[in-house]
Amino acid sequence: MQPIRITEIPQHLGEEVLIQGWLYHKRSSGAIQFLLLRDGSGLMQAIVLKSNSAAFQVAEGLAQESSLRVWGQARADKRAPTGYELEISRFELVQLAHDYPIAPKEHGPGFLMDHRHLWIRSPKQAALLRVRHEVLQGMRDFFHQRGFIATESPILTPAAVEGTTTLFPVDYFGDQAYLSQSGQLYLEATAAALGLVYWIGPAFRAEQSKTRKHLTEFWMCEAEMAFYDHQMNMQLQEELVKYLLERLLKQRAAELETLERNTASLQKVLSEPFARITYAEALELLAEQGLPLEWGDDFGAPHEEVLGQHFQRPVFIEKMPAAMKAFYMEPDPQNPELVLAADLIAPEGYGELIGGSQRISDLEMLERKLQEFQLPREPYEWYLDLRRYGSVPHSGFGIGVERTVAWIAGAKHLRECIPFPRQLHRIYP
RNA sequence: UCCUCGGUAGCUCAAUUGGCAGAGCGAUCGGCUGUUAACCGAUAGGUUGCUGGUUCGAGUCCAGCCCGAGGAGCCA
Repeated sequence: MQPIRITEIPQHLGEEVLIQGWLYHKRSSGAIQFLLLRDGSGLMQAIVLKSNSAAFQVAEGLAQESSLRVWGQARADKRAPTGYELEISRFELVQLAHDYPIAPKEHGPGFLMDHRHLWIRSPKQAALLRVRHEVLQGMRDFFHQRGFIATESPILTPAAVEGTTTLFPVDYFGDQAYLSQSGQLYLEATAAALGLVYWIGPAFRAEQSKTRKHLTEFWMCEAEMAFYDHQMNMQLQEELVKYLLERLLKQRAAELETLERNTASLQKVLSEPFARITYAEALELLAEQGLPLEWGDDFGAPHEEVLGQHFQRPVFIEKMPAAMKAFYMEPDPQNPELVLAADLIAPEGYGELIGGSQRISDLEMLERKLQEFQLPREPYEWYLDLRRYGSVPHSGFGIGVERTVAWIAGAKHLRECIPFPRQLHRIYP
C-alpha cells in the first residue's frame, strides 16, 4: 500500500490508508487509546480500540517520538482535534523512543535552543519552517516569472562589500579572507551579464548583536536590475512583498492558524499601496511623535517602531543623507547630499525588511566615493571595470528572509525562523 | 561591548527573618469505554551554576568567576 501524507487525509475518507510518521502525544481512556501522529505535513489523531488486542498492546508501549507506520481507516470525526481521525487496524513500530527530552509543556528558550534539533519537530516550529519554505519558494517563483536569472555570489570573499560592518575572518591558504556580508557587488557584475538577476544565500555579520532581530548568519534574497532606476526598484520591491504576503495567506493558512497569527493586519497591507516618505519627512514625523533626531542620525529600534505604528503598513523611507549610507549609492540629482536609496520598514515592530538603492554608474563619481569613504582601491578594481565597460543605470535591493518570515508568521524571535540559528555565543547544535 | 534580570529534580517553578529540599509536568507501575497539554493512585528522581568567605547553621547574606535570557547600539 502506498503511504499518504496527513494533509491528504480529506481525499481518502472511508479508505484504508498507510501513514508513516512519529508519535507526537498519547492519551488513553480504558478501552481506547488516542495517538496524536505527525508526519511532517501535519498532525492527526489516531485511535486504537482494546478489541484490536495486538495493536492495543503495541500502542500501550509507545512513548513520545517513537517512529511508526500505521494502517487504518480514515474518517471524519468532530471529536478529533483536526476533524479527521484514523482507526488503526495494524501497527509497525519502526523505533521505540525513550525519555524524549521535550515534554508537551512549557520550556525555557535556553533549553529549547540546546535541543533545537528536536524542537523543530513541535507543531509551531514545524509550521514556521513550512512558512519559511513558502517564502523562499515564493521569491524564486516571483523572480522566475519575471524573467530574472537565478545566480550566485561567493561566500568566501577577499574584502568587505561595504567596509563597515564586522566580518568573520577566514584563513584562505595563508591569505585573509572573509565570509560574505552581502552578494551585492557580485550581483552588479552578473546583472551586467544577464540583465535581471537574483540570488538567495547566506550573509554573515560578526556584530555583537544580542537582540531578537539579529542573527550572525542569516539569509538574504538579493536582486539586481540593469536599466532600473530608483522608482522602478521600489515598485518591484512592493510587488515582491505583496506577492509573498498573498501567497502565504492563501497557501499556508493552516500554518498561520497554528502560529495564531492575526491575519487581519496582513490582509490590510494587501489592500493599499505601501507608504513612501523621505528621510526629511521621517525626521519631522518622529519629532512630532516625541522622538527627535539630528539630521544624519540613523533610525533606532524605537524610531522604526513608531514609524511602523504610524502607517500600519510597510513604509519606504527614501533619500537618506549620503554620509550614513554605503559608498556605491547614486546621489539624488536634486540634492547631491542625498542618495537614491530606500529602506522598507515592516509594521508591527519587525524592523527593516529591505535595503535597496540605485547604484552609481559613473566611473569618476565611484572613484571619488571610494576615496571619500577611505576604502582601498585595489580590491574594487574589478567593480570599477563595470563602470568602464558598458556602464548602465542599475538598481537592486536585499530582503531579509528571516525577517520576512518573522513578520508574516508573527514570530517573536528571528531565531525561530531559521532551522539552526547562529547567534552571539551560540553555535550548538 | 553596555544596561537589566536570572541559574534549585530531565523540564517549568516554589521554599517565610539565615533553621528538616518541595510541587506540577515528564519517566516508570497500576486504574479508567471518546480523550483534547485527559483524569485518578503509587514509585523513582537533588554536589541548589562554580570557587571562596561570613555564620552554630547558607538555596537564602558577601566577593569573584561561568552560563543563560531580555533590551541597546549596528543592521537585513
